[in-house]
Amino acid sequence: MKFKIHKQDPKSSARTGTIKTDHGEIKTPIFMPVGTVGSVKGIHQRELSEDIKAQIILGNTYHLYLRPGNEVMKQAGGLHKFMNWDKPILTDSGGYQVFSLSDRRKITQEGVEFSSHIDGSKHLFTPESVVDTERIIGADIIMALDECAPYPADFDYAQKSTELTHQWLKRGVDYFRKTDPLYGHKQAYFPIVQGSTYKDLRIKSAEFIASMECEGNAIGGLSVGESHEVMYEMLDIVNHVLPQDKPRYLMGVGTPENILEGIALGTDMFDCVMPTRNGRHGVLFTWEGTINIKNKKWEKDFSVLDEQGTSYVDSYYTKAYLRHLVKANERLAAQIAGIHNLAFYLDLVRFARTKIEEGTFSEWKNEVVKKLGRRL
RNA sequence: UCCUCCGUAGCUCAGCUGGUCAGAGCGCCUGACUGUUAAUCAGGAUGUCGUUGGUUCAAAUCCAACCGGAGGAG
Repeated sequence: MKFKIHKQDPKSSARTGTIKTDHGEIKTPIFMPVGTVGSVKGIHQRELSEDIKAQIILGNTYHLYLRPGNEVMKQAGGLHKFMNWDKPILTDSGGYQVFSLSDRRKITQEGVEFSSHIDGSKHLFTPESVVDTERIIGADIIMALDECAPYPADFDYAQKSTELTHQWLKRGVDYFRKTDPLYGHKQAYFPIVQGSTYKDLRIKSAEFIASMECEGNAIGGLSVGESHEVMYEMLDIVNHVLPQDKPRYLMGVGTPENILEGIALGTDMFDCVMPTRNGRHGVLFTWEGTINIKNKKWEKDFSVLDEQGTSYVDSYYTKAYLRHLVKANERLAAQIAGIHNLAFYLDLVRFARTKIEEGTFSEWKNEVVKKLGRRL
């Protein structure tokens, strides 16, 4: 993997760049659709590629390890072949599941013991075993096992948790460097900054993560309940410590506004379930603000879905029709809304790149953010 | 003509040994959702309990008549 910065915004930390992988280039800043179990929910790979123009998508190690499991994944020749997606893939390690499935796991120095949410069976994830599984899945970028601490976390807990994540990271990096990819393409290993909402911890963590000299770095443990102000503050602090010449990935974020602010603070990569999940639940993101298509006000609105939208669904379907589909609980609703929202997110970062290249990002961002937060 | 059963929220119904009995599910309206245990979750509105009388301190609940519906017997 290679990262090259093209242009730095004069008034913010925003920058454009290119990540080169063996499965093609990624233009940054980028948003990465989430495809947890080898599928971006409700979206065909063809739509993902042709309509949404996704450059890279996510998979999840915990979920793919449990199902279909490493045997199937290995025989399939890795996730790219299995799901027939030949562009880049990034896999999360299961660190988020340490947080979201906290009642089903036990953390030790060694790793995390999970009881499967599918059949209750017990499994041990260690920094090393996660690398093994991620080798088998074969993503271009693979994440280190971390603990995503809950919010709020008291200082003592946050400190111990961050230290544990660092110890795991050391082991994970060592193991990663001793092992080889399985399918002939290179893989990059990204460590993850933790530290909860404590500045000192965040700085120490970012310094430790930077010292590992990996090809890219991630910021985790944010957008777990803290205010946006705190999130931006932590992100700003961390991004000033993490190396300039490597991509920075803010995990799990966020709203369109979060992403633009994150870009302004020097972040290059984002992922979030929001466009797909909220889409399934009837929420559409647009340049003018957010639409809850279930609202009665759209019942007889036969205008197109989104006049400023660039995906084919935006002009192909009407608001009244999508409202009907959502209310009737039709699968097609999730597909249409998912395509629209993901295409919007990819448009959002594409515009951001253009504005950075033109040197007008900051002004543009401040104007756009005002509208993005509105409720239509 | 007679007999039986039924009439409670928009829908399907629970409550009917009289006193937190005005309820549920669905629908409707609204909100939440940030490295997906989530086509999920949460909240809200709505009723002259068929009608009219009666018994009682108190009736959706007991009695009578009537109206409407279903079934049965002739």
